[in-house]
Amino acid sequence: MPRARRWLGFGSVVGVTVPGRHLPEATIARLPRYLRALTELAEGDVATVSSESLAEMTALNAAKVRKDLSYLGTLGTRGSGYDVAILLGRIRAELGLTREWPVAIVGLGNLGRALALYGGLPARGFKVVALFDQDPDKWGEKVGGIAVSPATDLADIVSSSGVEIGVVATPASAAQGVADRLVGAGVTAILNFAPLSLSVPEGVALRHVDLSTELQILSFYQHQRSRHRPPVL
Amino acid sequence: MPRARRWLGFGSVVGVTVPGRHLPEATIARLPRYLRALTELAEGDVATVSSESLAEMTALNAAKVRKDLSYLGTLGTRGSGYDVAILLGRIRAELGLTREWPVAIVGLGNLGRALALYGGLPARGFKVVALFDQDPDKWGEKVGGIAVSPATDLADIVSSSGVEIGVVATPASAAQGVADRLVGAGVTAILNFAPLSLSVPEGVALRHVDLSTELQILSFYQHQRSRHRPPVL
DNA sequence: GTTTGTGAACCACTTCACAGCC
DNA sequence: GGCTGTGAAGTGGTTCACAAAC
Repeated sequence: MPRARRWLGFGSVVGVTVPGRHLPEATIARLPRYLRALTELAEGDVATVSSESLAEMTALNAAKVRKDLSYLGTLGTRGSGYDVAILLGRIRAELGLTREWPVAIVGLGNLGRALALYGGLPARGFKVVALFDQDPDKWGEKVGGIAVSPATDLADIVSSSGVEIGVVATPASAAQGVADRLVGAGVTAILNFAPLSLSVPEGVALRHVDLSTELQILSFYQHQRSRHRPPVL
Repeated sequence: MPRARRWLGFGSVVGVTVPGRHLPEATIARLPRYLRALTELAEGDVATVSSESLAEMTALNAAKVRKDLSYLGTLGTRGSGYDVAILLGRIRAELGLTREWPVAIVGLGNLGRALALYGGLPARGFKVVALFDQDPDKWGEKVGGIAVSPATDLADIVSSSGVEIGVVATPASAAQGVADRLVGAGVTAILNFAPLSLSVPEGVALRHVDLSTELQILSFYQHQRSRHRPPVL
């Protein structure tokens, strides 16, 4: 089996101040949590924060916070903690949130609609610029100010509008076809809400959010609780 | 720091055929994927399946599939594979899906509504039995056949209807209060869609789904791609 | 021949614990 | 004295590779 190696990143290319490279995936997945906490602190005009209190806000532990942040460089000050504004900027930069990302949503059922109308996206630098559905009744309808287009126009619109991130909110049966079309149109990151495992070419980033899966995991712990000892998580 | 130990489960209590205990958490989180694949196979009247093809369907690898399934007991047959029906039953049982779980959803904004109307839940044994919102305009309104109740009635309704799993779909500002009330009413598993880290007493299972977080992770990889080498995931 | 089940090796991530700096 | 940054130790999870079973 080929087993493509994941990340491979490393230090800077000649003199750019990119510090400790190869962020562990687990760390990457936590950066948004730090971001949230820091945003809150910044809004409350808190100037500095210790790893201890950041840990509390994010429900992590201080050692993990320090280790994670140390991958981004030497950002703290011993004795006093981290400067909120600096850390915020550094994490934003690391996550690529200094620019706006145009996003396309495919599938305007209840979920797709909810996503299209979700105010948290624009607030965080994601701009929904295109909506698609295969149902002719929906074409032209505006959701959150954006008109719904036929799924057949996906390739044209996506490539012309520079969308690189696609959200799949179709039923399972349509999802793989949609993913293929998104990839064909140049999308290189997909967030999948359909209840199946999509397959995408290597090089396309893929994340999967599934309500039923989450509930089933909770169900496991509930069930466990009733059988043996109280679990946690 | 106390650091409560997680799971602690072990073998059977006197002669019951509970095989290899202490499922790794990572395995638990994958059981729903196997379940999905097996359900599909069963619907197509496929009688047996190899770890290899199950791996393909779930986008995992065969070794992981076998290791995971081996925790559930000796379910396969060397030379021919796994019996779909048996495996399906075993995973359902492990996940506690042989009963129906009543679920309450708190917060009927766009997302809460979408969740309440999502057909995938009843299909998988989760029954939405109560809806709550703090907006008086919504009280009495029926969503998916269930009337929306005032959030103040939460404790009464939840405890009387036997809800053990709660879904938080409120804005961030209300979420912690809602979680506290759910826990107070006896809920021991919470699925949180609000964009903040909830804190719950030890012993309450908690999972967090956050759209913005997912997009930010994708943003990281996109950004990375533009800076260095093509990543994957 | 095919495919499972599983020790052993490997790797990623977490936590500890303390030196180093403010 | 307080708090970060980080090697080292510990833990959990994945992959390998092969003997055992059909």
